[in-house]
Amino acid sequence: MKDEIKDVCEAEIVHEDAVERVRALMPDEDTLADVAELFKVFGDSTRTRILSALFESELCVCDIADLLGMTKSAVSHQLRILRQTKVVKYRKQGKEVYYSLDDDHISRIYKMALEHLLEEK
Amino acid sequence: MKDEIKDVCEAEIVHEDAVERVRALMPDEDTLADVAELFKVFGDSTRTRILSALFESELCVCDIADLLGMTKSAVSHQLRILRQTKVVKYRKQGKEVYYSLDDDHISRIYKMALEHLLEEK
DNA sequence: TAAACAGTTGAACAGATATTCAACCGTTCA
DNA sequence: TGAACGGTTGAATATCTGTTCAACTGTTTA
Repeated sequence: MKDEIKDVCEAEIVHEDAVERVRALMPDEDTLADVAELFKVFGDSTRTRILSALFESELCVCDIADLLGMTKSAVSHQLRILRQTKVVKYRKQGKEVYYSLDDDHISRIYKMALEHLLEEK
Repeated sequence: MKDEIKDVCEAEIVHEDAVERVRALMPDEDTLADVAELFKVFGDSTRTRILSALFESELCVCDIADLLGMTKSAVSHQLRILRQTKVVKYRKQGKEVYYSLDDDHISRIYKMALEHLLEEK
């Protein structure tokens, strides 16, 4: 209260040995930011619903909108995010655009989380 | 423009066969919401940094705050979220509270995402 | 007892984000 | 050609979320 001491703990207080050991083992800031960014893409129920649908079959935007009971616009906005993060790929055929899962790793991470949740009832 | 047609596609337009097949295969709404909720927890770089630290060692709040260069308050708020979602557990010892990873599945999902990112350089 | 410290908490603020709405582009088909 | 349709996009809005700040609890120790 009297001086400018920050609310983080100072060197003499923390368990310096443990902290330094962990600091050396942790992945760098950028990698962890990427991990967070990847998970953020899955961290929205609209997107997970889209992914769970594409997990089963290739679909056009109208199909997905119907399946989710949402507007094409809302779906398209989310598909843009999934496109940008290379989670889905697409092909155009006439007026329609067909979407499907891009990466196999992605499917595995998704399946793993699903199994984890189903396991704990 | 002239009548109240919603922006979702109607039955005759969509690929009804594919849509119905996928609808039957998709997990229910609640499960998918849980999946999204689980991923959302990892979808923040502060929380992934905390997890990557706890992945290596049990630590007290001060340790984590020092490691991340953040205030104890900010860290504590995030730890509350990780506690509520059963991602971390804690034990009290005197004035200090020691946190560690709760679930083994969680570690595996985290590791999997990390490997996925490191693989694609 | 009181001071010091580890940690938590609620309110407030700022930045991020999902959906809506309207306008738009490109393709098909009459 | 132009109407109809699938799909995209930008702006606006409402909601959510992370950090800060200040106040607080509980434990240790002098």
